[in-house]
Formats: sequence, C-alpha cells, structure tokens
Amino acid sequence: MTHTGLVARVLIDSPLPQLDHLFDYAIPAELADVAQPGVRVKVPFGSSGRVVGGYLIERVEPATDDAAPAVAGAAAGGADAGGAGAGGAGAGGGADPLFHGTLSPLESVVSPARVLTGEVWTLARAVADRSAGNAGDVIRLAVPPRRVRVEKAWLAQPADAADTAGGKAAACHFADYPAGALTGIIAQRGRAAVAAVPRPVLLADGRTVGQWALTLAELGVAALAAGRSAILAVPDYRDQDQLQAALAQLAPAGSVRRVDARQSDPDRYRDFLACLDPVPRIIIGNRSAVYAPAHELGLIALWDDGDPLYAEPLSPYVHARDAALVRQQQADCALVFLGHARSVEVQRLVGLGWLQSIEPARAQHPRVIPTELQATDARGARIPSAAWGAAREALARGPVLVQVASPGYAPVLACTTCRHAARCTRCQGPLGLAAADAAPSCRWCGALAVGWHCPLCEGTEFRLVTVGSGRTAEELGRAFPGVRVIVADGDHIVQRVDAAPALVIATRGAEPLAHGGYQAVLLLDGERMLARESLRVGEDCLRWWSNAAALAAPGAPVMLVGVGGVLARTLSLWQQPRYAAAELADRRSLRFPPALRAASVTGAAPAVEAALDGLTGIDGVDVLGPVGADEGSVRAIVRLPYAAGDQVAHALKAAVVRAATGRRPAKGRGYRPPPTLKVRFDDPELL
DNA sequence: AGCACGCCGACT
DNA sequence: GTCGGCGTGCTC
Repeated sequence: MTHTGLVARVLIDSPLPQLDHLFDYAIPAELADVAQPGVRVKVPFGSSGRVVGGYLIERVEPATDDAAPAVAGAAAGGADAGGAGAGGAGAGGGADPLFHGTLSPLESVVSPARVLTGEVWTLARAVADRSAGNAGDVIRLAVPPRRVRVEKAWLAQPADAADTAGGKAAACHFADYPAGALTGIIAQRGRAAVAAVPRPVLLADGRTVGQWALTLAELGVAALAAGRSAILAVPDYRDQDQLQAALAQLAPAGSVRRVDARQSDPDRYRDFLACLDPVPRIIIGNRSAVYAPAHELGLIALWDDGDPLYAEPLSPYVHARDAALVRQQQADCALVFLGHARSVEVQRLVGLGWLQSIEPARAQHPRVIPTELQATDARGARIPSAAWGAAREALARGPVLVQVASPGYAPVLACTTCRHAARCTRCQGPLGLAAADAAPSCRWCGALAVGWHCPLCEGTEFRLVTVGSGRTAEELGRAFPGVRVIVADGDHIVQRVDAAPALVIATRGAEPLAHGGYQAVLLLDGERMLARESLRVGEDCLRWWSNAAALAAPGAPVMLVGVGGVLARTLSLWQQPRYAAAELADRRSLRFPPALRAASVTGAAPAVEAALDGLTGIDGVDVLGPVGADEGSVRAIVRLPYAAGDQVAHALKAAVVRAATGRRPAKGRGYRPPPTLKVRFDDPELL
C-alpha cells in the first residue's frame, strides 16, 4: 500500500478518558483527497486492530525531528501524564508529541462531509479541558448522529446561495435602546448583558411574543446584515416558538436554521449540515446550539441565561453560558446575555468589566404592587382583597394570569390529627391529590394510598396542606362565576390565550402568552417558592416573577402576594441587576460560586485522595470533605479561584485518567463495578 | 472498553 | 512437564 507521507491526527470515538487525545495514522494514497480535517473516519485500534470510528482532526507532515523512529516493542516513552501545568492559553490541539512508531494507515473515510469544523473542535477541546472532561463528549453535543440519505443529498447539492439571498432583512433599529448601543455591540464584537424590555408585543402576523424575542431576532438580523452568522439560544421550546415567530417577521426566508433535539433525526442532521454551508445564517436552538458550526460567526446570544435548562445534564456538564463565553473568545464575535432577571454569574462578569451592561433607553417596567397577606385575610386565604379587586377589575377587560407554585390539586397532604406530612408507605414520597375527586397518591411513585394510616398517631384522615393549580382554579372559578378558567402546567401545556376575559392559572415557567398581554397578573405562593432550600431561591424567584410580570399589558397591575423585603422592592423597582450584585457580594463572603468555581470529586476513597493530592500547592484552592457518599464512594468539593481553573482541571483530569488505567477493582463474582473517579465542575446544585 | 502479555495452580 | 487463571497495561 502506498502512503502519502502525510499523517492524519484522529480523535477516537470513545468515552474513555485515557483515549481522549489524538492518535496518528498514515494516510493511504487512495484516501488522500477525501481524508480532510473534519471527516468521520474508521481506524484500526488496539492490539487486535479492530476498527473504531473517529474524526480526522488535522493533517500534518510527519515528524521531522531526528528522534529515533520505532523503538519497537520496548516501553516507548509512555504517556507522561503529570506534565507541568503550563496552563497555556494558546495550544489548540497538538499538545502531545507526535508518535514515532510505525503508523497504521487509516482504514477508511466514512464520507467526505467535513462535519467537525476546526472551530468546533477547538471549542470542544477547550470546553472539555476546563471541566476535566472528554472532547468526544462535547462533540456529541455538537455533531448530531449521521443520516446517510440526508448527507448524500447535502453533498450532492451544497450551499444554495439563493436559499439565503431571497427575502429582505428588516432594518434593525433597536428602538428601545440607546442609539447605537446594540448595533455597536454587533459591529465591534462587544460583550453585553442586556436588560430586555418587559412587555408583550403584537407582531404583524397577529401573534403575540415577548419584546425580548424581537430584540433577540433583531440582534441576529443585524449580524446577518453584516455578513456574519448568529447563534441565538433559548432555554425551551416555548421560547423557541416566540423567537421563530419574531424571526419570521424580520429575517430573510431561508436564513434561519434550528438545531435542537426535538427535531426528527433527519431534520436535525439536515439543519446541522446547512449550518456548515459557507453562507451566514441565523442558528437558533436550545443549550447545545452554542456548539453549532457557523460560517463567520458574528454573534452568540442567550435569552434568560439563569434558566436551569441551560445546565447540560450530560458529561462534562458544561453550562451553555460557559461554553458561550469560551466560544466568544475563540471566535472573537459579539456576545449578548439578554434577560429580565440577571443571573449572579452574568453580574459577576459585568462587575469585572467583561460584560457591558445595557438597559433600555426609557425605564418602562411592569407596575408591580407588593401585597403582604393581611391578618384579616384569614387562614387559608392566599389571596388578599387587593388582589381580588385587581383581578375582578381586570377581568372586565381581558385575561388575568395567576401564577402558582405547584401543579395538581393539593400537592401536600398531612394527617388531620397530628399534622405531620403524609408519606407514601412504599417509598416515603409525599402524598397529594391530583384532582378534587382523586384518591390520595404518592407524587414520587404514583402508588395510591389506600388504607393509609398515620404512623405517628394512627390517624386515617387527610388534611390539605398546600394548594395546587387545580384547587386554585376551583377556588377562583367559584369566586368569579361564569369566567373561563384555563389551567396551564406541565401536564396541560397552553402556549397562548386570546384577549377575551379568562382566569389563567399557571405554574411558574408554564405561563401562556396572552394576546395583547394580561390585564392583571397575580403572583401567588411566593412564600412557598421562597421556602425551597437552595442557595439560589431568591434569584430563581425573582426570575420567575420577572418573566411572569413581563407578560402583563402595559400599565396592568402585577400583584406580588405575601412577599416583602428586598425581593419585593427589587421587583417593583425592576432592579434585578442590583439584587444580583448584592447576591454576588454574599456569595463572595461565603466563598460560594459563582464568586469562585467549585468542582466535586466523587469515587472510591483512595482515588479521591489521590486526586486531591494532585491539587496541593495550587494557589487559592481549598477542599471540603471528603465525606461518604452513596455505596462505598466518597465525595469532596474543591473550591478554586477562576485563575486556577486550567491548573485544577488539568490535575483532576490526570487523576481521572490514572484512576481509569490504574488497578482495576477486583472484578470478582457478583461485585458491582465499583465507583470510578468522577469530576464535575460548576455543578449548579452543588452548594 | 477490548485485548494481549505475564506469572502461579491442577491436569494428560 | 504444560494449559489457563485473570491482574496489569496499552491502544497511533
């Protein structure tokens, strides 16, 4: 077989941390023209030479240095894992020295489609490195599974220029913002935290969307007008629908592509391939959209970055916000975080001067009226008279939104006699009523609680402790006879309601849009939402309330019930950034994220010990634990300054590799595969 | 993950 | 004297 003399550097498709680097292969002459960077390849791998998949990352000249070739069987150098932590910012991929043995040839090139662009590879590598993860895991988010037919069609008919040329781009004036502020961000590739305008707008096609969707669409169109691509990410499909509606008004037909997992596999792959075309596009999608290939990327924008859906549940668990930050630096494009609330993470970057804070030119925010529950409102009544009054008055004009904490009818039951919360006899889950006439059942396992009796006092009667959307609907329906009642929660998804009077009872995050906006918004259950024990409750509640308040028609009252203090003040003055700044100061004094970074290290005690040993001497790092976690494993939490990120991630990755290659746990009879070492950076649930 | 290489118990 | 156990290490 003749070879070209060129070397292909290949990333093997494998989840094993010890294989997360490039392997060198000879390029046979017959593959010379298709073996281009970015193509999928098959290569012989391992002692048996079995064929595995991978991506061709780069083509290089063979090593020119004089190092003695082929040390045959002898221990050839061995991967020296503990390399000095240079923490270099530069080095894209070629960190490991070229292999000097005899190269195996590529076995085949799967297709000439170059699906992994250099830019996405560099991003995947950097994102994996900063979280001690595998580049391959990140690439899985970036490159959808191959669909042969779709790919053939795309290869046969590449970049249809007419595709994007058709249609006019609307002029983007960003009328709500100071002149030039947002156009400047796009033109100068700046970075900004932008406060969205909290009001619904009516589009020319008769649909209502949040003004934020128009702003986001305008940003994308502005990038497109400059001949560059834009990535617009949203947390969920309801937001994506709004954005699509806005883009339909503003963007040239054919310039918009979606990349999200809800599409059928062929559709998803088709849109993904279209992003590879050498034409600027507006790419929209959920958290993984930040990894989409884009021709001449000019902008990455995230709507509502505080939404937990941006936290990637797959290893290496990188938050889309972080991936966007890494990519912005690599691509040197504009970066925008648009939102009503402000996440503490974004506020930190504003404080550093990394992000510029941009607000609408004229303060125009919802009319929020904090309403403490009065003693006169009697026990059980969650709705103060002022809120009743606002609702009654508003119902004469149109729909009223009522935000509640929980779906269902009565999500929590307690024993009538001793008042202790009722728990499932099988799994200890909380018992609740799904509907007024339903039998009590467990909210975790679903088992019906037949013949329940209280383990503490032997009582057999339930008392309804909390109120869900269903019971609120019942209660309000009785109070306003004849008024339409619409329930919107996880089980009953309602996207939009018309302008006719209706009571819309929605759980937080599931609020439908109302044509023309709600005539009043009642934010109930605030007290209960705040009772969740999480470091972020305040921030989360503020985000839920802000997003719901933004659905109100201009001037319509937003009644915040049962909440006072700084949160009520923040919402009514619409000063979310100030709240985030105070929150950040608190986190700083507690040494909690995002004032610094944190990583959890979980696994068998010796492996965790060894991993922590690798961190000694790194400035500013401290360790909590380890403490016993589940099933024979322990967990430690490492806190580190941002500046130590590279070094800590590098050391922990080395420990993960060592744990994976070192002595394998006795695989004797029956014993479960014991816990290997797991590292998770920036887990939002951590503290 | 697979798979090969390598050093200790019961078999023709 | 060998066949074969799976502990250990590597895969361009």
